[in-house]
Amino acid sequence: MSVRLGQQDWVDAGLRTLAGQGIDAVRVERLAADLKVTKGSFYWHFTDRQALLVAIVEAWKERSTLEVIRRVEVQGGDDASARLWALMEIVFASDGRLDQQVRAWAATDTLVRRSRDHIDQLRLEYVKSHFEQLGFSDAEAQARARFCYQALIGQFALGRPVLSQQDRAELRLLFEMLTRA
Amino acid sequence: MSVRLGQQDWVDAGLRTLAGQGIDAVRVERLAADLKVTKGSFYWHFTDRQALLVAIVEAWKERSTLEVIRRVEVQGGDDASARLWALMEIVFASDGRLDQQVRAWAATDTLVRRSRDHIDQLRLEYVKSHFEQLGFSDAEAQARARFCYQALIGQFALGRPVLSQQDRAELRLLFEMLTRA
DNA sequence: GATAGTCAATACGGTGCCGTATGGAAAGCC
DNA sequence: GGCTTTCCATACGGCACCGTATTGACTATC
Repeated sequence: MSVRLGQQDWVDAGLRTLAGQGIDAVRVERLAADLKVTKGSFYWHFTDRQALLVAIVEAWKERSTLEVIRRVEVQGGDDASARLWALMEIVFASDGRLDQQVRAWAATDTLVRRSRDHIDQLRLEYVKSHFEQLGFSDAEAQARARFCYQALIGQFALGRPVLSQQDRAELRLLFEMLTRA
Repeated sequence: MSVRLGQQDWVDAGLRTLAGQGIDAVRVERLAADLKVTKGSFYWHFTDRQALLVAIVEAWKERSTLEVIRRVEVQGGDDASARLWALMEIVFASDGRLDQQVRAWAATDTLVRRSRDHIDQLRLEYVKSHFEQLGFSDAEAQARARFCYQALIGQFALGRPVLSQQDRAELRLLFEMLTRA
């Protein structure tokens, strides 16, 4: 709770609101109320609301993917199979609300749509690389990566918050189905 | 283009806007402009905006699932395998924008969240029944149905409009993976 | 301690939307 | 033809939000 705010504080607040209530709830005066200031502060840090929205998308791009990949590279094991399992365990247990709201937002904003497409491409390539290392052909790896990724995004959209014990067992089944020749 | 409007016309217009731009774009005065009338008409058919929103969720519940099941029962073949493939071909080629926006909406509306959960349960049971008929155990059928369903919802969220030829090939791969013991 | 730079509060006009009140037009009924 | 019912137009007050202008307060620098 520092006394003065920076751009980052507004972006963080925006990301929180976006994740919980969608992009339309991201309003200058509401964020100001959340941050216990007035919008006089906001218009010091940003030219207008649109500038904040752009910064929010950029922040999502930065954080949504790179951080996960970094964690997997550290936490994951040696072989591709272990790393893929580590990846699935991490992402399927993560909070997908921000991701979901960004996707809903993309329906009305071409800039967001482009960012989403770009991020999806990145993530898919990353997942696909694991299947390729497991010996699958390009087409097979592509298909399996897509199903794996779609199942993840689908889980986000279903609104299941966390992984229960049963969910973990089902996830293991999914992993085995995907990695079986 | 009948001269007079009924509740259904407003609900249809609402569903269109919801699918394309999200629930927040579903505003009384905008729909009135779309329908070439004034909101004087709206408040004849509905007590307030909330009443329209409730009607929209109900319409989604009605149409989103029952119609598909009906089509599959007619169009699908005799055995469970053929019917499952028919189901997948139909739903993976369908427009998922409405479904996606309903899910985003569910984040801020408990009524919508309950409806979504209910529909998801219904659909999952329906898919699961096919895997059970294919001889899978309860747990196996549950897991495979969920994976299949999540992959569908995930595809909706990815914003892919239609099935390309390559997509169809990948979908066939998914089907075979899911139905293989 | 004066000065410049940084951040926030206040006040304002403008816009889009909600819901209401009221009047009017068209269609069905007697 | 009157009368009622159904549907729509118009006009209004209120609210939430946007962006601007202006002033105030705090911090750093010299």
